[in-house]
Amino acid sequence: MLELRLVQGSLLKKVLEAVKDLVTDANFDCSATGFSLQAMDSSHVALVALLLRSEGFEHYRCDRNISMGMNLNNMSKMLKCAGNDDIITIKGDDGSDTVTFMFESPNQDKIADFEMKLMDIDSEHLGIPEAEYHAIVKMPSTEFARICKDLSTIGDTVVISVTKEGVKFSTRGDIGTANIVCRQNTSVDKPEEATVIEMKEPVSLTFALRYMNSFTKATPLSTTVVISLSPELPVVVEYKVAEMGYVRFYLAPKIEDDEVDEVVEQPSKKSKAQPKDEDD
Amino acid sequence: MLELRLVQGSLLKKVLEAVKDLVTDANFDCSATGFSLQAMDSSHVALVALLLRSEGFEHYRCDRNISMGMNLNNMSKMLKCAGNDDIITIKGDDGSDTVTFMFESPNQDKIADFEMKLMDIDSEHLGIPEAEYHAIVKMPSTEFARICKDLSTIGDTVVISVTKEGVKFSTRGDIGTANIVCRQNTSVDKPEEATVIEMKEPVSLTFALRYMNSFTKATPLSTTVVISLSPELPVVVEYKVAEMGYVRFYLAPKIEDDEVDEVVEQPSKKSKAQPKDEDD
DNA sequence: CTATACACTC
DNA sequence: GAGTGTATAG
Repeated sequence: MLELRLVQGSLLKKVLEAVKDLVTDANFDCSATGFSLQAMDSSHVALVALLLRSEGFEHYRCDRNISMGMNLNNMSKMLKCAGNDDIITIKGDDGSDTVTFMFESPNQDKIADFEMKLMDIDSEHLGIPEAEYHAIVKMPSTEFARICKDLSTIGDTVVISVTKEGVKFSTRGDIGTANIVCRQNTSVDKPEEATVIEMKEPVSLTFALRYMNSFTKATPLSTTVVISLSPELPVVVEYKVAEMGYVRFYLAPKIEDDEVDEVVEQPSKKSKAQPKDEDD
Repeated sequence: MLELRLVQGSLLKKVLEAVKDLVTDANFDCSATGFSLQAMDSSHVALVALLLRSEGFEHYRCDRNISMGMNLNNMSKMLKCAGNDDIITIKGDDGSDTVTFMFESPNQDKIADFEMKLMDIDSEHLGIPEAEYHAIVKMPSTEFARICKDLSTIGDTVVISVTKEGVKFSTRGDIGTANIVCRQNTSVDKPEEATVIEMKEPVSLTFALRYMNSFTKATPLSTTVVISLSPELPVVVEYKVAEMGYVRFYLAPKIEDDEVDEVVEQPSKKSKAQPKDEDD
């Protein structure tokens, strides 16, 4: 038996908007720890990891670990039927092949329940090893989204270079080149407007902008984004989910040597990594 | 000779937005009582009835009953040329095969007149018999619109069930099922936010969501909608036009017995009905 | 947060 | 015409 009551239902709506473009089907894993998901994108290049910790729910009952395969598009359709300040409850029964989403309006006048068929999805649950990162950049999520969108009008890939002074996003395309430098800047009015760079060593890596732009669908989840970089390792783009956990996107860097044009995206290494701070 | 001056011209604009998706051509009937229209939708499934009472006009002159056939799309095009706070005057001459719409800006700085060709439309003026309804639901029009829109992402038909406790909207589709229950609720800040159920007997009827969603185009006309239901009778979905009358939509229920899948929409009964309260 | 309006796109 | 996103007002 499973019953997860989330007062701030809009968080779940935003989580689905954040991942459904990248992943079509996925298993949601429910345990005492929380509600989580891990999946590769359909072209098997990027990886999404979601965690909503049990403490973040108003009521969290999960009698035993359970994995529920869902079509994220269909799930998103149903969640769109919830109001933004509705309370969302996820219900499941152990034997059942369905999951129920219940939406309660704040004043309790409207109660909706949506039942969705589950699906069998075989997912290799990938272990994501811990890793030390050469550089960790925290910046406003809207700024990062704007940069990725702007650069993708010029080129297909972005080179992210971090030095003590700042982080540089560069691209090159038919019509020209672009470089956007964000200086470290902690003296801002609000902490969420700060750009903070934690750097052990300079690092410069190349990524496909197409995926970066998918990742920025998570922008509404958090005012800030944390980007963790190390040579040879997949970048981690993390959006915190308020008081509950995170959505993390992993993407392997492109092999940059010898000016290889348009390498087909591929996970250049099997190694996956995880930002050092477990959360928050 | 015909001259109808409507100070709140935006009402006429909204009326046309409300019905033009459903009905392409229709006769407007003008009499001492008011300005009215009655027409089946193009697929002959739903019926629209409009009444704007003469008392609602600042000036109302109609020497003798007249029926003017108009293409609602063209009429809507012309009305879109009126400002939202323009005064609209409808003018016609007995012999003429045109109608003139005059738009006056509030400060009288701008006066426009649009002349539109009339058309010959043979319409059986359907008598709509009075009827007693088992249940009459009044609810916020935006909420009803939201429910119809949400449910149509899941299924094609909606089952509307009324009990003393509330009204339930249900659907079923490939990806799952949905039920939305709105409780009777009169203790709200504003009367237009109330959900009020007048019920003689419980009732449960099935309708095509496609038409319901067309009906909700009338939402801007009124903050509330009144839904009148009886077994075997067409549902009446009514939007009041402030101080003037109403737009009513009639739709026959689908035959629900034996789990008939996807019955082609058809007026299951010739009987049409009319909500008990003549207006207000 | 909702609603409205407007612009833009398909 | 419908939907999307944005902006802004309540």
